[in-house]
Amino acid sequence: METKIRKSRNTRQRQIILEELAKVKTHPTAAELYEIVRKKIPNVSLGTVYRNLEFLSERGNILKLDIAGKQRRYDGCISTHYHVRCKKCDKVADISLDSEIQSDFKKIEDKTGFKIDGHTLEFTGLCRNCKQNK
Amino acid sequence: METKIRKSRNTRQRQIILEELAKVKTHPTAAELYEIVRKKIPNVSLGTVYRNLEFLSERGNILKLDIAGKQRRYDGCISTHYHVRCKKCDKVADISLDSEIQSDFKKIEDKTGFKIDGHTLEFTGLCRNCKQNK
DNA sequence: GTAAATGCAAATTGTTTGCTTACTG
DNA sequence: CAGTAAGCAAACAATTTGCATTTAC
Repeated sequence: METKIRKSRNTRQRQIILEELAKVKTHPTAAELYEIVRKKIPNVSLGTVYRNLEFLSERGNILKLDIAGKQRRYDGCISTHYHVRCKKCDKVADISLDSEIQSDFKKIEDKTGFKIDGHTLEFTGLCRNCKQNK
Repeated sequence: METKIRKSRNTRQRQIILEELAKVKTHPTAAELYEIVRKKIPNVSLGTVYRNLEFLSERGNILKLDIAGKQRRYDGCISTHYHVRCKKCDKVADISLDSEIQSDFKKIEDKTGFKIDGHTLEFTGLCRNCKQNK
């Protein structure tokens, strides 16, 4: 039941990955972030990017977005917010929404027997660009 | 702008895939459904299952659940409802919830410029079983 | 008869892992 | 210096695709 204590090190790679993810407003895939990080550390490896994204999300520093179908995306902003995803170009944008969803937790726990600890809400549609070219 | 008209055929495979998916209350992955369908059509191929699930979801007969991270799941029930997913065993259950989310569509369209056509809401946590063995 | 759909296998894509070397604390 | 993390490449897993054959209409 005890939390595993892990001695972690602050490597240049880890720092830059976190930094760069925080900078971008988009929600990059591992490969996209890899390209960004490569500009600072040319010989960084994709594996390192994956490993650090996993590490950082476990640690709660970033968010792993398992919502979009094809590829996983990552979000440097960890406060509660929701997403809109374009079905055509797959881009993801943030939205804030003061909804009553939080208060439904208890209701759902009672109904389902689950211990609820989070939720994701995703709207889908076509973004400004894609709805024109459609 | 015209809808592409597609001549489709009612193959035994397609029928059974649709039927069996409608029967199960779970939200099977392609591989799981493949095993189920194999009981009726022993030499069906996994590729056919994938192709038909794609076809049927494009046609609106079933739902493709792109919500869970690891593997895609499919849902035979297409009326609006939401999901709870266990983070440990990855099982997905339905919940009904009369929420105000629908009414937020317009608001989001205005704010984001997206043309919204759907949404998914997923709660995550531990199911009855997993929360004990944890 | 024709073209849509199947079965099979190979190809792709995204992600993880094993292992040796490098570097943080 | 101890052991975490990097780099690289190979392995894996899920899904897609190419092609010859079958089958629905």
